[in-house]
Order: sequence, then structure tokens, then C-alpha cells
Amino acid sequence: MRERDDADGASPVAPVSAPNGKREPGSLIPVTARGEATRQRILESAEQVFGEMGYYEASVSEITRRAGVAQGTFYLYFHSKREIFVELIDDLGTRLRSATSAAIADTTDRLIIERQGFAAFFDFLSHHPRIYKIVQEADRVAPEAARAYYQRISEGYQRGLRRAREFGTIREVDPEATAYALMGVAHFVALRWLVWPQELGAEEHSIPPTVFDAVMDFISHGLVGR
Amino acid sequence: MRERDDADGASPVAPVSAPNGKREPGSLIPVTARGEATRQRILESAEQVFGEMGYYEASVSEITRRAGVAQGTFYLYFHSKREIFVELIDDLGTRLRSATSAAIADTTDRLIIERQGFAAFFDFLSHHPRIYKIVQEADRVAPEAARAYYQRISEGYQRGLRRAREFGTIREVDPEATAYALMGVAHFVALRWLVWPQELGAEEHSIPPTVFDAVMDFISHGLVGR
DNA sequence: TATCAATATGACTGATACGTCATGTTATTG
DNA sequence: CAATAACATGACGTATCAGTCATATTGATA
Repeated sequence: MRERDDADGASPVAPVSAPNGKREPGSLIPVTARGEATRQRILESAEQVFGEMGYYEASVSEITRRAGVAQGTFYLYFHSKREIFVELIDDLGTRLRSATSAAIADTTDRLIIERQGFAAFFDFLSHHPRIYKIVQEADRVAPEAARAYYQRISEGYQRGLRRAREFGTIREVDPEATAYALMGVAHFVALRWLVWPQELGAEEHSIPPTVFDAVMDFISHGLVGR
Repeated sequence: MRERDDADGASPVAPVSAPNGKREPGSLIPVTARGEATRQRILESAEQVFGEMGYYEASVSEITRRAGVAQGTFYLYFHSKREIFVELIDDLGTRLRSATSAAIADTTDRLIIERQGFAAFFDFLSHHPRIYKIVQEADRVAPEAARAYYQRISEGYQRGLRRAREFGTIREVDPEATAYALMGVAHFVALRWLVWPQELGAEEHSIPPTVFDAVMDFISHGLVGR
């Protein structure tokens, strides 16, 4: 579950305990289950607070308040406010990708894959409305993290498109351009029919079926063509 | 690093000059050409600073410094930092819309309109790279302004699509869904081939022709279909 | 149950920024 | 050339935080 990443995690060196008995500052990795649980609570609180108030208006003290820990505890597990934000982006990306890829498993027809993928994406967003704005904001707060987020999604997309192209399910298309085009479609439709409505009225929203069908129609023609 | 929150809103009414001879605070509209020029300089400086540093890391003092005026002068023309940001969003929207609509004047074929519209959009962005990030950030800083920005673009788009549909140039499509889908395509292609490259290397970039053609191909099939 | 590393606390510091205000300058008008 | 309204100044008042640190608590182990 946790997915503590090996290579691309921060912490350059020396994760072990210190020689003098004092804990090496810069470890940040909890050793006990208690620590792990606290760290997780802080992360979840951060997702909530960043989602509601945005990165800059969110304060570390608000995050720790909601997590039920003291300010100082935060810095036991994260070097900085920005660092936890980046970790959050990575988490959200992983969760989103696994949600969509789970939805298209066992499917081979590319157009059905698109339909199920889009449906899963919208579904995920409507249940986690915060993540949209968090990722959006990442473009300013942590551009590298935002790029990585979109790039990883596009890579999966490109693989799928290439395969479909080989099998002749779809037209000859430029995989990367098409991948970004499709991501843009999903993004803006979500903005218009999920994010905005949620901001105005508090209820949970989903894409109207007629809109969903219209979008899938547009995409299908775009991919297949004559 | 810190950000004070602007207690914005306020400013009930009374734009005219004061009875006691002192200028009524809340007018904000320059009366002389000198004032107009100063206000404009501040606006241009704000576009630059917001674009480079982002809304929250930009400071009013940095804006006034680059405009060559004192801090207090800022509040002669704008109630708050947020207010100038909103005005900027409106400005950028107007400029962008007029740039694209100028590019498609005298054109009737919808597919050619799309091609020219997209080209104008990309061209505008590559010459004003800042605006992309400013508008993006507006989603957090001034959601109403951001919504208005996108809505006005989509309205023009929908009109065009409806007309094209009536003339049979394109398939029967849902105008609003299609408008947002197309906006999404443009947005993400710009992100990938204009904004990101500009962030990494400082030079000016434009969309590679093969990518542009691939995108137009996708769109054309999506609009026309069989 | 004594030990001690891991975990937790919260007061404090240093830095920064928005917006105000009392005062000064410009230039237009009668 | 006064008078005066518009424009301009910049120091200051008031807040807010990110991050640090000395101290306290917890709980596993021997």
C-alpha cells in the first residue's frame, strides 16, 4: 500500500540512527507503526487542507491541527511544506492511474477502453473533488512534480494508443499529440461538469449522460475516422 | 514568503470626489492622463510579476518597484492585490478572444476556422507565455474570474459550432460539450509544447508542425465524422 | 522495572507583506 | 500667481507563518 519509493525519494543518504544517540535529522522515515500512522494522518490532513484552501493559504499549523498533532511533529516527517505537497501529487497520480487502469483491465477494444477510462476518471474525480485543484496548483508550486504527473499518465496513454494502432482498431495517429489532446478533453469536461458545479452547490455531481455520450462521440470519431 | 490575506470585498459605493476636498477613497478611476498612464504602468508590471512569480509570491511592493512608483500609489488605483489580478484576467481574456476572432474573420469553412483559431491561440501564447500560468492560477485565486474567462470563450465557440452544424459543415454535435473538449485540447497541447519547453529552456517555442497537423486531424475527424 | 531511542510538544524567532496614512509634489484653473 | 484637486510618496502598524529547539512522553526491550 504505502509504496515508499526507492530511487526517486528524497533523503540522499544515512537513513539509519545517529552515532551520538540523537536521531539523525533528515531521516524522516518513521520506524515504528505509531510513527507511520502519524505520518499518514498528517498526509491525509494535508490533502484535505490543500484541497480546501490551496497551497499558499493552507498553513502547516492548520494541517497539524486537523491531524491532531503539534506543529513540531510535522517536521519529524517532512522537511518542508513544499515537500509534503510534492509527495501528495505523486500519491494522487498513483491513485488516479491505478483507478483508471483497473477500469480498463480485461478490455481490448480501444474505443471501449476510452469510454471506460473516461468514466473511471470522472468517477474518481467526483469522489475526490479535491485532487483536481491540487494538481492544477502544482503547476505553480512544484512544476516538476506536475510535469511528472502528466507525463506518466501520457506514457500509459501512448502505449495504449500505439497498441491499438498496430491492431488497426484506430487510425494512424501521433500517439503523444493524441494522448495530450485526450487528456485535455477529460480535464476540461471535468472542470465544467464536475468541479464548477461542486463549487457552486456543495452536492456531489456527475457528468450528464448526454454530455458524456457527446464527448465519447467526439473522441471516437477523432480516433477512428475514415 | 508569507502571504497576508487581503480582506477584500468592501468598497460599497461613492465614486465621486469628496465634500471636504480630500479625495474620496474608493474612486480608483484616474481623472487625468498622468493618472491613467500610471495605472497602466502598474497593470503591465503586475502582468509581468504575476506571470513570473505567481500570485502569492508576487508582492505589491515588487509590482510597484518595477512600475517605478511607490507602494502607496498602487492603492490609488486598485483596492487590493486580488482586485488587480481579477482585472488582469479580464484583460487577458479580452485580448485573447480578439486575437483569435481576428484570425478567423472572413473564413466560413468550420475546419479552416478551427485550424486558424488554434494557430492564432498557439501564436498568442508563444508570444505572451505568461498569460497561460496566470489564468491557470486564477482557478484558485479568483474562481469566478476564471469561470467567466472560460465561459466567454466557450460561448463564442458554441455559436460557431451551432452555425456550422446548421450549414451541415460538421456533424450533429453537442455545442457546449464539444466547445469544452476543443478548449481542453488546445490547452493541453499548449502546455506540452509551449509552456513546458519555455520553462526548461528560455527560448521561444512553437508547436512542431507534425504535432499541429496531428491535432488538427484529430479534431477534424471528431467534428466531421462519417 | 530501568533504559533509551523514537515520537511528540508548543513556545518562540526571524522574516515578510498587505494596506494605511500623514505628508509632499504637480499642474490646472480662475 | 494663488488656490486647489489630483497624483505620489514611503515609513509604519498589524498580522501571519515556516521552521527550530529545548523539553517531555511513550513504549519496546533486556
